[in-house]
Amino acid sequence: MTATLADVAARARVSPATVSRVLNGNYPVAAATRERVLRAVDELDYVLNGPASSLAAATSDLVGILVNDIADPFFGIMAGAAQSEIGGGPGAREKLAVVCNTGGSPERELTYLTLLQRQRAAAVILTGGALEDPGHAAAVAAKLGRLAEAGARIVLCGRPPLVLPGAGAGTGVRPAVAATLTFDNRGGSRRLTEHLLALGHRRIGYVAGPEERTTTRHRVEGHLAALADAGVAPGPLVHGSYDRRSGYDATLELLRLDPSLTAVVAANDTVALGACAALRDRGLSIPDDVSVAGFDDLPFSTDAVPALTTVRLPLYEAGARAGRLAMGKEPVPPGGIATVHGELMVRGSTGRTRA
Amino acid sequence: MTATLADVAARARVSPATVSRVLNGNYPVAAATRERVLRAVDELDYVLNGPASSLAAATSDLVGILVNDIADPFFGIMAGAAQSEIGGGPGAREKLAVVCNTGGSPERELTYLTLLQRQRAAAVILTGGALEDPGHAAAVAAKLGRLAEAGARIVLCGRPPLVLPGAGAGTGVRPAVAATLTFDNRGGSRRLTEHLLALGHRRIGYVAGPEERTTTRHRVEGHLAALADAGVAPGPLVHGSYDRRSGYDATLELLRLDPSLTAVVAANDTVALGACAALRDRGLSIPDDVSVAGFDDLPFSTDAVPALTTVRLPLYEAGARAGRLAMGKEPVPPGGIATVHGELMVRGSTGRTRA
DNA sequence: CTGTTAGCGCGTTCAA
DNA sequence: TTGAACGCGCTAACAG
Repeated sequence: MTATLADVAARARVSPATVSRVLNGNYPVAAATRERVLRAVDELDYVLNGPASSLAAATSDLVGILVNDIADPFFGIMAGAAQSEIGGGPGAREKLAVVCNTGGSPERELTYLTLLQRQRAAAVILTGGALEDPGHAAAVAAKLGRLAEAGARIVLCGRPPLVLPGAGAGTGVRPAVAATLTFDNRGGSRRLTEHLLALGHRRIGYVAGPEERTTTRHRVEGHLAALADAGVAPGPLVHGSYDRRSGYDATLELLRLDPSLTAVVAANDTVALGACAALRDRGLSIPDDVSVAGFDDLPFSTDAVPALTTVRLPLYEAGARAGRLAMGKEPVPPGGIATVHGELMVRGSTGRTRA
Repeated sequence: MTATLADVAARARVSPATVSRVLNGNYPVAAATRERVLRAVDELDYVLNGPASSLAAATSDLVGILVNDIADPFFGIMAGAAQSEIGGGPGAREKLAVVCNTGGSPERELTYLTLLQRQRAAAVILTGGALEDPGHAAAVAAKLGRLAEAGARIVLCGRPPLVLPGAGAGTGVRPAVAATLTFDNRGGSRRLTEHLLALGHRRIGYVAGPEERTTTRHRVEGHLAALADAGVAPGPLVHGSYDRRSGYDATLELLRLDPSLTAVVAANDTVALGACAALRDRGLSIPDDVSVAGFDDLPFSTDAVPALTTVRLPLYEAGARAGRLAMGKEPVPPGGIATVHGELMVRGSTGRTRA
C-alpha cells in the first residue's frame, strides 16, 4: 500500500519525528540524516498524508478562493493572480490554492465556506461583489467569523468591506476579515459618465447588472451622481445578468423605452459587447449614432470594433495583492481596508453627439 | 474552542459513534435520536473536522480540477461545468470541487498533482492539452498511477488519451485513467481549412499555439492534412502563446513572410482577435482582403466584427460530463475514451477570395 | 541534534 | 439500534 512516515523512518533508520522534521524543515536536522531521509522518501515514493498532518497540526495548507463565475475572465484574472502568489512560494511549505465557483448562488457561497471551514483552510479569499440581502450578508459574516476564529485569514478582493453587526467603537469586536481590497466602482462609474456628458450626451441609457448586488448598485450610483451634478435627467435603466445576451436584450429594451438615446453605459465589458451587437443589428453605428461604454477593461475590450471605452480595474494586481495578504506576505493596509481605483480608458466606442 | 464530535455527543446524550452515524447517514439511527443529534449540531455550530474525518476514513471529499489558464474562458467554462456536477449533489455527501491553475507550467502541474495526492483527493480532472515532452508525460503518467492506486478517480477532459508505458495487450496494466474525453482538434481543424479552400483561398497563413503542446500539434496537423488533400502548398506558420498579443504579433510576421496571404487561421479565438486587430492596423479589411478563422467558439467570438468563423467545441457539455464521470454518476464510455467533435461555425470573418 | 510519548478528531469494527 | 474501544498517520511537547 501507500508508504507512511514510519516506513520512511524505518528505511532511513531514524525516528518518525526526525522524518517529520526533515519534511517540515522547522527544526534543525544534521545534513547527513536529512540526506538519508530524503533518499528514503524518494525511494519509497512517499507523499505526506495531508489529512493526518492537518489533524495533528490543527491547520491545513488549503487556501480557498471564492469566485462568482469562473468562466468570466474578470474573476479568472483575479483568481489566477492570487493563486500565483500562494502556490509554491520558494522555501515556504506548499499551499494548495484552490478556486471555488459559487456561480453567484448564495447557498453555494455558504456551502463552500462551510466546506473550507471543515478542511480547516489556512486562508479564504472572497472576490467580487456581494449580495445585498441582509440575511445572507449576516450568514456570511457569521461564517467568516467562525473561520477566522479557527485560524483562517480572510481577505476580500473587489468586494465592499464587511459590515460587522454590532461593531461599534470599543465593543471589542475583533474583525473577522484580515484585509479588504475594495474597488472604487462608484468613482469609476462617475468619471465614465462625466466623460459621456463632456461629449455632449444628455440621453444616456444604462444596462445595469443583477439587482441586489453591491457592484451593480455602486456603479449605478456613480452614474446617477454624475448626472445629478450636471443637472441631467437619468435615462432609462434595465437590469440584467453579466452576460452578453443580457446586454443585447437590455439594449433593445432601452431603445424601445427611449429611441432618442445617444449613449449606452453597460454594467461591464461583456454586457457592452452585447449592447454593441444590438445597436448594430438595429442599424445604428457606434459611436456616430450611439456611444457605448463598458467597465473592467477585460483583455478583449481593446479588440472590439470600435474599441471599447471603459474603466480599467487592475484585476491582476488586486488579485496578486490579495494572495499576498492571505499569505501574510504583505502588511495589512491601515484600517484593514484599501480602495483600488479604476482608470478611465477612452477609446473608439464613445464620441461626440451629432451637432 | 471549536466544537468536536464528542461535544455534540455529550450534548445529545449519545455516544460519539452515533453522532458519526447520523452525520454520515450510513447506518440506521432512530428518528428521535437523530433529531436530538441534529439539534445539538445546530446549537453548537458544529462543523465536521475534515482532516480527522479523512484520516479515519482514508479518503477525502476533495476533487481537483486542473486547468492551464484560469483566466481563459476555454478552461473556465469547462471547470465551471465540471464543478456544477460535483458540488452539492443532493443526498450525496458534499464534495469540494476545486480548480487548480497550472498556468501551463509542467512543474506546477506536477506540484498540484502531488498536493492533491497528499490530500487523498477523491478524484482529479485534467483539462486541456498536454505538454509533449516525453519526460514530463512519463512523470504525469506515474503520478496519475499513484493517485489512482490511492483511490482517486482520474478523468481527462479535452486532453489526448494517456499513453501507458508498457501497456500492451495482456500486460495486465490497469489504466490509471478512468475516462478520457478527447477533443477532435484534428478533424475540426481540417474542416475549417477545407472551408477556406472551398472559398478559393490558396495562400493561408497559420498562427499556431505554443510548441510542444498536443492541442497545437493536432490543430496544425488537421490544417496540413486538408491542404495536402487539396494539393495546396502550406503557407507560413508562426508559433505563439494563446493570447491576443501573440496573435497580433504573429500575424504581422505572417504578413511579412507572405504579403499575398488571403487567409489567416488562428490557434484559437483569442488569438484570432489579435490577428484581426493586426490586419485592421495594416489597413486590410476582413474578410474582403483577408479572411480570419479561430477555434473553440468562445462566447465573445460571435460579437467580434465581423463575427468569427470558428470551430465550436462543446466545452460546457464536455466539462459537465467529465464532472459526472469523476463522480461515477455516468457510465464510462466504451474503451474508456470518448471523442468530442467540434462543429464548424461559418460567420462573417471568412469570405470568398477576390476574383 | 534526535528519540519517546501522547494525543489530534473521527470512522469503524465488535459486542451488547 | 446503540456504545466501547481501537487505530488512521502525523506533529508537538518533552527528554536525552
